Amino acid sequence: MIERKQEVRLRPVSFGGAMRIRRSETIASLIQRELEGMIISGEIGAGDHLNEAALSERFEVSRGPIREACRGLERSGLIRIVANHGAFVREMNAEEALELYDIRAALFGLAGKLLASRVSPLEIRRLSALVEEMEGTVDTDDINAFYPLNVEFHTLLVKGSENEHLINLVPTIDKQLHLFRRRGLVQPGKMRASNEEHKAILAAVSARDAAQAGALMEQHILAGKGRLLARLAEQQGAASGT
Amino acid sequence: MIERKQEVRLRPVSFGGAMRIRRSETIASLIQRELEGMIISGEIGAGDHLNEAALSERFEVSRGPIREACRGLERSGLIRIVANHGAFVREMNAEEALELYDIRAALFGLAGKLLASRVSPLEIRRLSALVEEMEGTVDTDDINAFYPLNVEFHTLLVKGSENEHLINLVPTIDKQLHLFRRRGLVQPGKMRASNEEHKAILAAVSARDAAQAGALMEQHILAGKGRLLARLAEQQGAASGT
DNA sequence: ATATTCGTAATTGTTGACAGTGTGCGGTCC
DNA sequence: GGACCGCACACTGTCAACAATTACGAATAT
Repeated sequence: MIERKQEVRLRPVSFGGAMRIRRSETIASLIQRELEGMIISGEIGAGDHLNEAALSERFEVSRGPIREACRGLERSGLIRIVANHGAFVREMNAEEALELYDIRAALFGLAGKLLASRVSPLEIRRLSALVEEMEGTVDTDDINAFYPLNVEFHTLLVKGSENEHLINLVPTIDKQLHLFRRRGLVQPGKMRASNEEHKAILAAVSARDAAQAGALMEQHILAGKGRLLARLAEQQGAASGT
Repeated sequence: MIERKQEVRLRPVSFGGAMRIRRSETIASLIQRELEGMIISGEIGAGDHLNEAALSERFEVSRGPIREACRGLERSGLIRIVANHGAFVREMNAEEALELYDIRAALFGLAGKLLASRVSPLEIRRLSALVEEMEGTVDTDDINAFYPLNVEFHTLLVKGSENEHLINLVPTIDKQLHLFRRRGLVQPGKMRASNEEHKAILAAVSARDAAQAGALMEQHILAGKGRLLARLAEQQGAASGT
């Protein structure tokens, strides 16, 4: 009997082994994060069916934690669960993505208002530094450097709102948008225009002009929606033209 | 052994029995809705611990479905789950409620813009009818009649946006706000003012003035936030004065 | 040949038992 | 008397087996 216990200790490490170390996190939550990464990265494609038994075997855990992880993933909007049919990676069409852009714009507008009304000198300095860094990447047309800075800038803007619910909600929307397009829609040619908008936002925030900051941030996101629309029209035109 | 199987068949009906009839819905989802009702109605109070074993016994199901229902409830923001400690009905303080009001206002602003840009004559008629009905309840100062009409009016405004994500998101926020205050914050004396705002919104929507409709709907919610703030200040004043 | 039905396989839903974690109480040592 | 240690209890986390549902394909009838 004791030997059997040792067998358990020696069983293939994977997730079961990780749990021996830190019990503060549950296996289900670890798997949830793992699956989330696989979905965001595209390793599991849109519409794919998540087979509980297969995942259970892959992660070397029973189906219980898998099921709980899926329920959590449904919360993020990354999968949808149909009774007696299981979990499917959500398919995001253009229409849905445009809807999410509208919501994202409204939330960023709110973030802008809140941020401008309570921004600290430190935050202004950090935002300024990011805008300057981005300006450098614009000059060298280095979109791979621009992208993470852009994400950090936006994250900082939302965090600065100090509205915890907003800070939680925005990434949820963002993850869902990632389902539609892998990478951001910042095209090489649009980097300069984008950073000009950043400068305007920074100016309004620094001036503590809540209304202006909110309006600019909303427009900034809607500009992204516009670029998506343009791309879609372009693709459709190219498709029907061929 | 066979007898034991029969025992299972003959066990008290409850949820297990309901499932025999309609298998389209899972036990977990039924329990989730049941628990949601208990939380919203206040039968389970804020901060209360949801004991899995106790619930399992009460609903006469095993702990599996209970756990899944809880994971779903966490999604609605009605409970929070702490590893190795279980599920607790979320405690909503004033600060959090005010945060949610801001988000609700931003989302209603978006709803207003979208609604005004695509409203149909039928929708205008239905909204008008509601405003008129509410006017009647204002005259008789009948808040119990006013309340459901007010809810329906707001629901219709959001549905009219035709943004599915928005239509799903707003009730989630609303449920969380219910955790803070059982009933809406419409006070008897404020019914008339509230319906005046409804009239202005209706006018802007009818005129298909998106910007105006958005601004008015945002203000309408923020007015509710203002009333909450006033009440809180009042209570605090009364408390410190005593 | 096509549509329908039945049976089997695959998959999800549910269960009860077991393992691990956190808490509180009683005993012991200083 | 007070602080610390350990043990027992209650609870959540995980597992493997069983039940129910759905999907697929072959066989049959039209």
